[in-house]
Amino acid sequence: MAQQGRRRHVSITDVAAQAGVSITTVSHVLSGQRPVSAATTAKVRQVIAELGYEPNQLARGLRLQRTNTVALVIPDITNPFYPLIARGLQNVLGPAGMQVLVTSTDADPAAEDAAVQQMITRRVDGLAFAGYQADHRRVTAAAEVGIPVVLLGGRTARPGIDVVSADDVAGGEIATEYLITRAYRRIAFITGAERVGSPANRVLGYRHALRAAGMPYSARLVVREEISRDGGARAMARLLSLRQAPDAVLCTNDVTALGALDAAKDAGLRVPRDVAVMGFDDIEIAALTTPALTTVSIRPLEQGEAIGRLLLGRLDGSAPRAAQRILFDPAVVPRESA
Amino acid sequence: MAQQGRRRHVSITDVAAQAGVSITTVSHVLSGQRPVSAATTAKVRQVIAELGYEPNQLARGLRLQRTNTVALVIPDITNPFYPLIARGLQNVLGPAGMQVLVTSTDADPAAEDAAVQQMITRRVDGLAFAGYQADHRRVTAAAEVGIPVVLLGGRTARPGIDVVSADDVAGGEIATEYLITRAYRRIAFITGAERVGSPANRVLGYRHALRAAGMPYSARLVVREEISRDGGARAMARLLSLRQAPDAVLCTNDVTALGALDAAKDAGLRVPRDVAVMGFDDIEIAALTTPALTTVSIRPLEQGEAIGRLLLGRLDGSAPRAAQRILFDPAVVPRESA
DNA sequence: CTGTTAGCGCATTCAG
DNA sequence: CTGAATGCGCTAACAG
Repeated sequence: MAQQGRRRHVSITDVAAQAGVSITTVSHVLSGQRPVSAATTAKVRQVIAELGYEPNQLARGLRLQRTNTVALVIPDITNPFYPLIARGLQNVLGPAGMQVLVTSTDADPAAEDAAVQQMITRRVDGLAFAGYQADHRRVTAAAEVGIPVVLLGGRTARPGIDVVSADDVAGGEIATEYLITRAYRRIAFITGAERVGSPANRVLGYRHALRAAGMPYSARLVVREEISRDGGARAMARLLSLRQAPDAVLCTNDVTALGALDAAKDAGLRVPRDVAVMGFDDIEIAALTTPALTTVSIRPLEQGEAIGRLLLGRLDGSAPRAAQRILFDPAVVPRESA
Repeated sequence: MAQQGRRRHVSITDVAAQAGVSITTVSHVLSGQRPVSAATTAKVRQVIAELGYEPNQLARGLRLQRTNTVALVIPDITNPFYPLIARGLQNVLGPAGMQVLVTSTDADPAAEDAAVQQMITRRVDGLAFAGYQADHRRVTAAAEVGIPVVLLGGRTARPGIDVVSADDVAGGEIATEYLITRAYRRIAFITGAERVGSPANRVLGYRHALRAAGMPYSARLVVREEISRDGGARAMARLLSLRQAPDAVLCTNDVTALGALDAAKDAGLRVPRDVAVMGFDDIEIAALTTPALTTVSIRPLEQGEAIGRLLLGRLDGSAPRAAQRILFDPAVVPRESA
């Protein structure tokens, strides 16, 4: 009955006793931090194998003040954008012996707060945080206590905190310009409730582009909703019921755009003939919808890798003092929906 | 410069000193394990707030022999099936104060091995493992050392190890029966390389259904490939080049089916008129392809939650001694591709 | 080349 | 109602 095997974890003391040496010696054959004779090394290794000894990282962490763990706090692991971030992170952290602790917060401020606190409590070596709220006291607290933090998404830089993001303002601009070029004249934007972060910056780019094109900006064409497929559908429904409905709708991300597509379909409208829909992120699913979703690519896997590199740089001290801000150039991916 | 703020984490000792009490007392106001006078309680709480004290979970874990962490070892977080598992897990574990450590292994045996070892080393309280290989020595090792393990996917039960899975044999059967009902007569199967686990069981169900229908089974119609979109495309290409090509293709999962769809398109074939394609898992994307993918639903979110409940049950000792095996009934989701 | 010891931060037994 | 002391498992001075 393996499950009952309370056969206690074997400790370094057990190994030392069995091998007839001190725990120091065992520690050193493991770490190579100081020379150990071939004979003892062999003996110790043999005992380790026999006993199936696995060093306790908790103890090691307590002693070394380092957990080899990085936290990834995101809105929703179920949004295909984030698994790519997670994968990119692991791709660079894994080879360095680090692991990733993931938490989904549904962008709920209280949940974000709790998650970050949990992570501090666990003494993670680094924190990657993607949130949509303006004020991150807990995140600041993490940074202040010496945990390297990198913010994911285009919020304004904070002193001493690195940021990895798509260039959201530019993204909003090129997306809008693309639509303008395609002769759309009444362009709406579906975004999140918060006035900061990636969604807000994308809206900013959208406004820039409108202004540059000499087109009017109308606040009622910017609808703020929960960032999810359902939220996108609700927002779209609202836009379609406007007396002056838009002829094109830009969505803060692809998941939201999916919902917009749902709503257009429900309303019996054809995309893009009746309304154009455009997303953001270029998740895999975007290429497979009907019509295929025109969107903006922001290379999430590479963003995840960049986060990992930033964190490693902070940890080994090889990074410059100043906060870094890595922006990924967005690119329109023209498909069928706009 | 927050990032530089090496302002050491404050410890229970700091709090005790500042509050003019012993660490024992601080510990007890936090745990409520024994009565503390209202006055001291207030004082201690105040100091905790002032100093921003966060108990160190590493130390607590070392002392308590419990980390409140569960490992999730999966092939690929980028496959939309697994984020749902992860989410389900977190849904039940989160309220219990536990966190999830995720690792993608690409189904590589060496990586799986390393991941599980890492997890043992970190003294996770539980391990959820989804792998495609037959032999999991390291997983067995984890169970033997007292870590509750639950296997995800339909491999044969092991003594004392819980399993959560879709009923893969049944799934293979109903999928095949569905195709037979729709008058397909030459049904192929694209699966993974390993001869165990979910993919193998699905093939088993497929064979059962063929036999029950009095239809011949042909080994050359079962192609083993890497389980990925590209792998699915390669396998499909191979099947289509057969002198006697199949009129329907069952894929071990939706991601693979996506690849099969790609290959059919490349070959200029129409689905389902020229070849039918059917997947497994019912990931979100399946409803959005053109043609929409007919597939088998296996409720991943609920599977993740079941895993969480199983693990919690083992941890609080409320679970029965015997290994449990929770099977989720699969259901065909008819759409357009078959 | 090897061993003794202190201490990382905390929960808990034992003793007031 | 409160404290002192021990040990969880490990690394790194310090001392041969």
